[in-house]
Amino acid sequence: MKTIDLETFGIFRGCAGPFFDALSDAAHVQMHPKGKLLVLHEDSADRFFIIKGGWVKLFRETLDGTQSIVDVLPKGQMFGETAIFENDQYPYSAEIIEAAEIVSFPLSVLKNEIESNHTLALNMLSAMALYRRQQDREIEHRTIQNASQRIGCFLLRLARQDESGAVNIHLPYDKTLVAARLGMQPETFSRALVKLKDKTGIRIKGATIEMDNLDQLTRYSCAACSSEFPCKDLQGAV
Amino acid sequence: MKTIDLETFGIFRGCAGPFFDALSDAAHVQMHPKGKLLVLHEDSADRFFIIKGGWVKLFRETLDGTQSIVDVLPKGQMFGETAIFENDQYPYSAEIIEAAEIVSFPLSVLKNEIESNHTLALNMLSAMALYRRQQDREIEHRTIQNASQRIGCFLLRLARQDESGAVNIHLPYDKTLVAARLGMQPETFSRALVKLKDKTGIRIKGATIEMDNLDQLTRYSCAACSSEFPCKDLQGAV
DNA sequence: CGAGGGTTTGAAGTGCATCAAATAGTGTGG
DNA sequence: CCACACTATTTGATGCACTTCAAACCCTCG
Repeated sequence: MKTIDLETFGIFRGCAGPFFDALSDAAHVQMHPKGKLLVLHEDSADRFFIIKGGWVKLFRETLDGTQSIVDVLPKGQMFGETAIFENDQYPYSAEIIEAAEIVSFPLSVLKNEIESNHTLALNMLSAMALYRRQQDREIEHRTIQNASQRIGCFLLRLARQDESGAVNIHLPYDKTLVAARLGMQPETFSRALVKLKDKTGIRIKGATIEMDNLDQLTRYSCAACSSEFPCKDLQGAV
Repeated sequence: MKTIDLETFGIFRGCAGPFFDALSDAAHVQMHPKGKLLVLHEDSADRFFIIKGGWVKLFRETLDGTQSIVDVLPKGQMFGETAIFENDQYPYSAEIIEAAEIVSFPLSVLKNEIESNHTLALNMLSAMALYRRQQDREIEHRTIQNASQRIGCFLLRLARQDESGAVNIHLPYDKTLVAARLGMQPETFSRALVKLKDKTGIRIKGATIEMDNLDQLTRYSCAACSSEFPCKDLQGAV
């Protein structure tokens, strides 16, 4: 049963057929409705996941219910696999935020394989290093960027220029969730986005944002960042 | 030339003699004065470091000179080794903040070894996972803890109880640097520490802080954290 | 003793959060 | 296709936490 092309995932590059077979044989594909909690923080972990469609929110929360968003993942992303280094506990909760098709695999297969498969170990090291860069940047941004700059930086990471250099961005999920992802309140997000418009001349139409080029936005947001623009788009397994 | 017992480092556990020999043969030991910049962010990386004595500050900075502290490391810690996953560039600058004895080793030896040494790769994966937990926690704390709670959490990580359960903590470096490490201004640190004293009954005498037990501090700081106290002391390679 | 850095304190400003309410947008059933 | 219910978003008013600027204090070390 081939549910998904595992070889296209960076961390499985160069792995051999038997491993893929073992994974595929134990794969479960399932549709999950919005709001479904896939895994719980500190729960005993036995499977990891790949998102075939939809969106998933990773978060933790305190006893009083305050949430801290770890990340929001689109289709094509993998999550939960790092539990094998975390004492077999998930390091976050995962909630479906848009009806999603999720494939899951046993962590045990991964755990066994990594004991002997050096290529896989090196791939995972690269993935972890990539994630680490993301986290380092995140901490830095929350320290030295203001709300508008963080939004600008978020937009820059979404931006794909067309031939003319113009950019048309559609926010991938709710503004409320973007706000939480960036560590701010929805009200702050709304106001900071207006401020960003005033500062950089971007055009806002609901969830769509346009600009003629990235110069203004880059000048505004990247001023408060230690990385040179373009900061590599740090997409990777979480 | 055996400059340091490499086997005591978690990431080298189980590695073989020839590797240690290769490292030792190429090791440099050097004393560095306070203020010395050991490595520069995004500089081409060719060596990694172990701190035999003294303290080292890891940081990045923006064009206008604003610094973001990545970490402050005591003796026994290793740094710079992750450059092998970062395109051979250091992901931060490193400055000596207290006259330090530093041993350095060629990254090339590590890089070669990791290509074939599976144990080493697995050890590094564990180290990266540990660091990752630290970073995740750091982001969460900066999102949901206030200044006093972050200080309390910092103190808890330094705390070692004696037989009676009482705790006597000596700040390991300048309050100004602790403040920067926690992402706040020195003035804020000073005021927030007073507030923490009022809230928890800790006793402050200069750089020394005492308390009869950890209960009050835990109750105050860990309320705004998704981890259960005691959060494992996440010390590890950076 | 005196210079210099670290630390504290005070006063004022800024940015973000919070609370409250209005508005816009979306999906539902009739 | 409209009215309703519900959610997302925006706007306004206010408060609090942290920053900033300035000055005093304190400690240490030559």
